[in-house]
Amino acid sequence: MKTREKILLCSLDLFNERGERNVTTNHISAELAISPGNLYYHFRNKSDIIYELFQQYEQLVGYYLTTPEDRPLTVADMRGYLESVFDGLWSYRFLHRDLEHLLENDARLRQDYREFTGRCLDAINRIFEGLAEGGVIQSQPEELRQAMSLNVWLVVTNWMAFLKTAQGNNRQVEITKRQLKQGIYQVLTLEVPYLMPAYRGEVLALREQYRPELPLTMMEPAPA
Amino acid sequence: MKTREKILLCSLDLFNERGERNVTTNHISAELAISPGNLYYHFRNKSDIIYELFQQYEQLVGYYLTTPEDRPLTVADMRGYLESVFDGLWSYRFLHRDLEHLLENDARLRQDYREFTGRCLDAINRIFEGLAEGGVIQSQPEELRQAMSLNVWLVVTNWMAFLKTAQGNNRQVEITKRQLKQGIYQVLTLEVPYLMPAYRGEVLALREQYRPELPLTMMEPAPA
DNA sequence: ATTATCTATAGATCTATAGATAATGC
DNA sequence: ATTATCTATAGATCTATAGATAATGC
Repeated sequence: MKTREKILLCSLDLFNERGERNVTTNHISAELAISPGNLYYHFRNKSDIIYELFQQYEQLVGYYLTTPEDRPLTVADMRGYLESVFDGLWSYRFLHRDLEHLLENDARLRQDYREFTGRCLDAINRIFEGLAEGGVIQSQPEELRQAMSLNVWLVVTNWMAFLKTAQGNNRQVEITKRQLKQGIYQVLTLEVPYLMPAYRGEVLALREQYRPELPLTMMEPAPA
Repeated sequence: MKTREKILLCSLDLFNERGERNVTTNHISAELAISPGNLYYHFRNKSDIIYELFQQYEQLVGYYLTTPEDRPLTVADMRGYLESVFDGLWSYRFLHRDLEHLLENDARLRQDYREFTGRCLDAINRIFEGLAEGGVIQSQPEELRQAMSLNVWLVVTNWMAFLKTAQGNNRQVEITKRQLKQGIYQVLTLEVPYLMPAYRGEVLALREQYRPELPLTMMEPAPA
């Protein structure tokens, strides 16, 4: 593998594990056992590495969120969207963590991310339309549907942050991919009141599969 | 005013305006025109300043979220909760921005924030119960209500971050308090399907007052 | 006497580059 | 010849403290 590729992979790993803020170019080169100078030969700076990782993420999620033009959507489709989007979120989870700071320092990223958000919201909107056509959920007025899509986006993109902060005392508690996917439970909660009778049972059963194991007991004060 | 108080106020201002990450103890002392040594005489480090600001925030929100024991809740109560919570969020908006990093580096804060989240979720839950008793929204099974409360929490605490990232190209665009309160529109969107006919019109009218002016056009690519 | 403040600085990073050297591709 | 890599380092911060000095409260 080319050094350039290695730098990207290693950076992604370190960013995801420790957070972008806690990973310097020194850490990356040390982890790869190359010199800092070598890293700077391949990338102008840390921002450039991040920007390239973002582009990968953007492409991945864009691919996941394409909707078929020729047919309505099924419950299985919906599940597929949720599973794959949370997979993508997991793989690039560092991005949504220090996002504000990243955007602050990179105009390209700021612009691209804004457009990315717009495309994702449109896609969520189309998915709701498709599910309504497929008889899974009630059809809603455009205005309400857009506000719902935005709520879905907020829940999806911030579930990880919630888990981290609500997690136990231990600093080193790693969130698992399985826990991340419990966000699907929360997203489906948003749909519950709109489910059509014919599919209500099926979707509720699907939702149950993602129910968090330790619901709100994790909020209790630590044992003395 | 005592220097200690000044340090807290000035830190809060700078953190809110520039983000905690971009504000060092040097910046704070420079802004106050005191020596760094003096700042360290009053606070052991930056974490201690942040912790004290968090405690103020915790107390403020705790006060806002108390529920009356002796009567059900009205639409006016609900509006009051939303307005005051978003006010608090505004005053200490830096906290939810770099939260993960703050928690990572301060065990006290980590523990306190976890319990704070638990209390807030309980309060939201009680508010939903109160509104159901008051005939404003349908009563829901405990499980659904808890999941709904968590979604409310996610929308409330992350609306600010969304605004920042979705905001225009300019790095210096400051979010206004008014825009922050458009988050109320999103929270009320969560309640729409559960509204009882008797209050449906009233709540929908309330919601309209918070509708964002520039809905999704802000997502469009920048003009060429 | 105690409390508050300042000056000066050590020590720890981090970023990013210059310049030398090694490896590779014609 | 070009591409890749390393060594060494300048310059910029930031944190946190030691030690001196000033201000205040009995």
